[in-house]
Amino acid sequence: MRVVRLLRLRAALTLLREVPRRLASRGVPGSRRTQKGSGTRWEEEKREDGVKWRQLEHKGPYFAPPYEPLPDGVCFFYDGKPMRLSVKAEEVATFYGRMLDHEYTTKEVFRKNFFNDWRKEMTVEEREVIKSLDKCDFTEIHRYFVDKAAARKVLTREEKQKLKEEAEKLQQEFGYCILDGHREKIGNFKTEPPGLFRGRGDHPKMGMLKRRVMPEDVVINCSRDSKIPKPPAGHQWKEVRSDNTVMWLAAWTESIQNTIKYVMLNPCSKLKGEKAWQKFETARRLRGFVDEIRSQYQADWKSQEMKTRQRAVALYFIDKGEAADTVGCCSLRVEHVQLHPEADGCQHVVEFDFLGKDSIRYYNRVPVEKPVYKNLQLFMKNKDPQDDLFDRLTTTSLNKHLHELMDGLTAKVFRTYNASVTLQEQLRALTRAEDSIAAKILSYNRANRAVAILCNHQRATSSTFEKSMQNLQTKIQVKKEQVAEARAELRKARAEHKAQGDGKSRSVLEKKRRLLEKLQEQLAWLSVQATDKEENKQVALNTSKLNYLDPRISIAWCKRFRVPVEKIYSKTQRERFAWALAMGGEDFEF
DNA sequence: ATACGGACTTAGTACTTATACT
DNA sequence: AGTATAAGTACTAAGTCCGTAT
Repeated sequence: MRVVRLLRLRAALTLLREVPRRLASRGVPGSRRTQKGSGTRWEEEKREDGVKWRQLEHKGPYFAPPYEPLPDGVCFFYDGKPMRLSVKAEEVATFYGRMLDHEYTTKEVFRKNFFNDWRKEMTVEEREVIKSLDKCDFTEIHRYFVDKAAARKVLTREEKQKLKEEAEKLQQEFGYCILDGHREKIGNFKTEPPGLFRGRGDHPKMGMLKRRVMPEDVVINCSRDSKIPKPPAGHQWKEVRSDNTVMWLAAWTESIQNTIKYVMLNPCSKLKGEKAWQKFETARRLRGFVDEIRSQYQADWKSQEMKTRQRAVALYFIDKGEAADTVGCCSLRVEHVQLHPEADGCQHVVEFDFLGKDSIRYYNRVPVEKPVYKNLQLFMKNKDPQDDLFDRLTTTSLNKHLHELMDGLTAKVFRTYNASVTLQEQLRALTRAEDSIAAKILSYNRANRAVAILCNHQRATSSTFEKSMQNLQTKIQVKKEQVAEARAELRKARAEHKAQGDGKSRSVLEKKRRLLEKLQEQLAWLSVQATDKEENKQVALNTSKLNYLDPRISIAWCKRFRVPVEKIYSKTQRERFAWALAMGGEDFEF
């Protein structure tokens, strides 16, 4: 169902993309001089290559609060009998107990991993008794946490205010650092609390215990001459170092996959902003190379060398957005594609069906050029379903090739480029200057949506969707009736004025006219909302908005069409894109 | 050549806060 | 004032890509 819908939207998008592209003029790629200067924050002197800061000072991460044992009245039962657990075992039991109503706890892998790790936390005696998860009864524990959550909801205004102030105090103390003399916001200043690992898709490690992070696990990164953060009383840092070629302030190794987690700056920080800007400048630079690159890989479809052919087809997929990246593309297996000589009235159709990032399904049927089709037939010949489609291709060799085509070019750049170009084209095609603000916003969201569909950014239909749609429809109905009523009254007032011809009846007439206008406007806005909502059901806009769309495109559009930028970007989004807002640029072209 | 680890970006969902409604 | 819903933010898993070790 969802797939079919997305397919339809994709088809529509493909049509829209055929709109002839107006040749855009723009400044020197990558040049800062092309932007309007504004204030000092984005225009400080450059650091030498690879150096991220000269001064870095912070308080270290804020640690998750220690475990609070359950009150006496809350008990765990084994095989129907109450059982008092040791603190360590109890803590892990609460991780499971609070998830009891979650689907995870029905999954065999999750249960097995949890039980296995839980037993490691038990005392010898406990391990002797607790041998089967099926005999464990966590319901009291579960109820305890449900009640606790409910209690939080009904706090008085004052109590809530107090909690808010405490959070704010914490944010002020731990949530900022000093970087090269500027106070910058940190992204994640709290260590991740212990709990049960929730992998996405059918992750083999789901349910495993994610250990509590201790100061002894944490490496601190700060400048030598800064105030070195103090570890919590009675504890030590694993290490304190001063590496100004990296952006992280603290790091630790997590216990599930043995990978490093970092404390980094918030996206609104100058450093992150500069990186994002740089990213978009690289993508803009691709504009000047993309025609050449395309004709080159098309020529390579007929190369003598198998490796070159595979690379050329892979690159075509990356460019077309059928694969997000080199890794995804290079690891495409025979079982992920199906070839149809003819489908949906098109020739040479490739059907993709595979799980991408976060186990999100990518399904698409696309007509491809004949040589691509022929090549795929060749690549699939005499292979098992599990074999690599591009067996002669590695991520390293493909990326190396990309670097030769353009400095700084990677597969990711194509995504950014295609997303931003699509937004710009769509905005051009959809926006009408004479439209109301509401209609313009709908156009913007549609353009954004086109990109999100292109990038396969999906979301689960919210459980309350049907209900809230119903509510909206009811509102529209009510508004329609109000409009009808206002129209009738206007008619009456007009007749009255015609008969009387006096000032009083004229002012009544004016008032009725204004009322009708206002109601019609409200109705228009409501129906725009309804359309937007329906189209947005299973498409997530934020990922592309935050990561792939050059904000300068949106800002220029807002200025050109007199749409307040707050209608497009929320407060934090405006902070994240402060660098772009500072540049102004009504006539920015990507 | 390949594997692996480190650093940084991207991703969907869970949770919180603001706003609309009664 | 209290509640329902929408909007916005926080969280953390899962990617990419690079450099280095094997």
